[in-house]
Amino acid sequence: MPDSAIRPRKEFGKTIAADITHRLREEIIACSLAPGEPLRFDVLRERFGASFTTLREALTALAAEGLVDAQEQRGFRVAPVSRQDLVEVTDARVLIEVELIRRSIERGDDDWEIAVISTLHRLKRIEQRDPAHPLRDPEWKIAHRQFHQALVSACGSATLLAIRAELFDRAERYRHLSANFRPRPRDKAGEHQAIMQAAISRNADLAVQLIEAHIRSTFDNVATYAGHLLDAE
Amino acid sequence: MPDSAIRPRKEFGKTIAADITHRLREEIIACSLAPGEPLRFDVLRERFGASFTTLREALTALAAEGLVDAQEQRGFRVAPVSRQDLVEVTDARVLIEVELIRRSIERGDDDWEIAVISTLHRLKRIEQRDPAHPLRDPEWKIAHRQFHQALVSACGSATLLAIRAELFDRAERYRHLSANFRPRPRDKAGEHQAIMQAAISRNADLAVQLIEAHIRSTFDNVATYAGHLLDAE
DNA sequence: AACGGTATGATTTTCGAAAATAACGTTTTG
DNA sequence: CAAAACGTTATTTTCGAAAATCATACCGTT
Repeated sequence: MPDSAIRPRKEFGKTIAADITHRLREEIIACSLAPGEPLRFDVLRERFGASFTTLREALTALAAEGLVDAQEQRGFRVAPVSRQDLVEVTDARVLIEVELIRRSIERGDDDWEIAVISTLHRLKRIEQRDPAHPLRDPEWKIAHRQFHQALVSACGSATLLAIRAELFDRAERYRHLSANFRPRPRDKAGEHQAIMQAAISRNADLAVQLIEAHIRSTFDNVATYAGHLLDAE
Repeated sequence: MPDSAIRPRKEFGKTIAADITHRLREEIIACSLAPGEPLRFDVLRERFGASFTTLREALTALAAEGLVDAQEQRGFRVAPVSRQDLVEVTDARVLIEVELIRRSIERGDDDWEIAVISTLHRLKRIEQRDPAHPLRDPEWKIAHRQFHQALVSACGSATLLAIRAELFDRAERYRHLSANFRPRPRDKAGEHQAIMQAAISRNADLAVQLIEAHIRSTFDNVATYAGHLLDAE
């Protein structure tokens, strides 16, 4: 089909605004738009090829997610980072993710087990291929996200899953922040494997303990290697 | 003399979009915009006196809060209600509010105690004045919200407070839904008093137990008196 | 009558101009 | 000289027209 040769400006069935929201979110999480950076319409218009109002809609949506900071009558900027915010995000993630893991282990069926195992498998494959800088690899990022998503997917609450997803995004931005300064990525492969095994064997207490350690070690990592960025602002 | 000469169209320093967002949120929570009702731009334009794009921005923000349902290319509608959604909201509220009460009791200082006591006092005053239909009284609603807000305000996490506030709004919509069918409002005054006393005396376990019962009794109430509305859609 | 395609009207979505507001540098005043 | 008042520029915010998309009714064919 030669349709794909003429690349459509946006995905079928989606609005431009939703598309821009998605692209902006990615760039903010990846820190290619730096924390605190002002988001001026002239610049965004150039970069994303959309009009004022469409951009405005996207920025408003991201403001509700906590990735953008809306200053009324004075425009938007990328949400700033801070030690306090990192503490809060870590803390909230532990509270919610721990609960969702418990529920998923309680309620997960065969499909859930298959999803957990297969997403981990894909993640490990990608890590074997290029173990150097996982966060630079978009495929690794997607696979990593999908593994953690799969773990909690059987919890039964779309509401809590949506909240969890927002917190995950905010945390991922901090991971990117520290990735540029970290000498070598810590060994997450072993942690992921252990979490998977605990989950599949329905050992809720162990899984919860491992997940909490996993999340908190991200905090330690960021605080160690990007601490200077957190207090500077 | 036209109103516009005296009353400004919007609060000072706020954008029209933010103002419309606020007004729309109120109407959705109060169910004066019914759950599931389509939100057509022509109608909204008439009702709120704003243009397409300004309304669009407001609706996008509310969609992120879970009060509006965005159907791409097919407009917006008030988020539908369902038994499942009510269960999830109740459940998530218990999880988060319980934790925040604990933290507030742990960390709350004199100002926190004063805020809890004074917001409860105002709430009781309003209830004495008109004990008939509290949910119909905007002042009661504000006072009620502020009391519950005060209880958790010392938790130390703006992130979790924002999540809590969204869940509170979504729950309040269900309260309004059942209020029209409930013969007499249950006695909340006693419950609030007991929660306050437990909090101020730093009895975390008791406060947590009372808050959970308080939240869950809202669920029971809605399920009893508005159950027919939840399954109809 | 059932089905598929097409024209028509209704509705949403996007755009760039225009209005409103803030930011900044300059002048004026105490 | 500091600080207020003004004017100018930069930027955001709002608007309504125009384009894109969806829903529906109509028509011809099988």
